Amino acid sequence: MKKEFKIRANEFKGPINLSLTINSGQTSQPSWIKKDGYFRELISVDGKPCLIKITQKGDNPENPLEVMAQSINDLKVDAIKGQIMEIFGLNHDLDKLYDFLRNDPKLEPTINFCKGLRLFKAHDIFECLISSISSANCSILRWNRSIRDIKRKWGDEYKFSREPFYTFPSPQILATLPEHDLEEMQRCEDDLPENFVFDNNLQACGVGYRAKYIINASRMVQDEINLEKLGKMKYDKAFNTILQIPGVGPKVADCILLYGYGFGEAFPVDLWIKRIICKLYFDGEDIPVPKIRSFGIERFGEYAGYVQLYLFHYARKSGLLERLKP
DNA sequence: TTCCAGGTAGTCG
DNA sequence: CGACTACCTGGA
Repeated sequence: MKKEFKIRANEFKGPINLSLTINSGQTSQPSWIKKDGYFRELISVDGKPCLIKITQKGDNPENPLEVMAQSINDLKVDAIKGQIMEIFGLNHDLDKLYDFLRNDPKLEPTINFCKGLRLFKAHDIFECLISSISSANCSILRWNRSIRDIKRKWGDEYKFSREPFYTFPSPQILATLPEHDLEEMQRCEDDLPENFVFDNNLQACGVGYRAKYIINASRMVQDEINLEKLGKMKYDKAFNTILQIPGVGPKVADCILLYGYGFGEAFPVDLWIKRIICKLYFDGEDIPVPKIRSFGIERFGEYAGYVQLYLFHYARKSGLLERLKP
């Protein structure tokens, strides 16, 4: 099945800048690969794998999104479109957000730097959980590579043209993986060649000490925490529930709630957001991270997630981030 | 070579 | 509670 369609400006509220949204380094999903002018990713529509190619021509954030979809199943255009609206935050009313930002002199300048930047939602909640855990890592490049490796080694392969795409493996699969080389070796009873390379384990994907977290988190998702139910909880309850998962602290929890479930009131505070908030709102005073989080949640309310996204991108582009380096 | 970043979990008082 | 450090990996 192949479908092509457009999503026009009258179908979303306010501007969208597709490449900015995809490339703004929002955590919880490796960025979509651009090839032949189209961003590509294998997503799931009604539980069925579907390859999406999406582009926005020109640099006007009112321009329509052009979509090509391919699947071995017969999927309805409406279902695919609905999923894309969800992933790219097209249901968010950005004009209303900008009214909110204009009311705060510290936030007003972010608008021009971020026109059309939207929250980019994860397309798979379990993948979001695991990649958020591995994103507690110093380099986006590194955890991106880890997630890619995990998908290639243990996900299901789908080929629509020459290059293959992979789903993210299930909790059942990840829960039983060997943590590192040694464990993989110990599980092998057969005689292996002298120079056999043990790379069928989690640590071989470069996740470091997070391998243990990933395995235990997968076990927990299998038999203790229902990821579906989390999205239906109130934000506070969901936050406290998800904190019980190994490898999930306050920052990672907020990333999952924001990017995985779309809780706009989540305010993930990493080192950089902390520095930015201290500089803008506390005259450079060193405020502990938990205080920054409650400050953000109280002050920015339902827009906290967007404020975090806009502040970070603004700081990066305006040179503020560079000046905040210790 | 050694050092360091990044958030979480663990330990200590 | 707050302050501290170990954890891994790869880049400086």
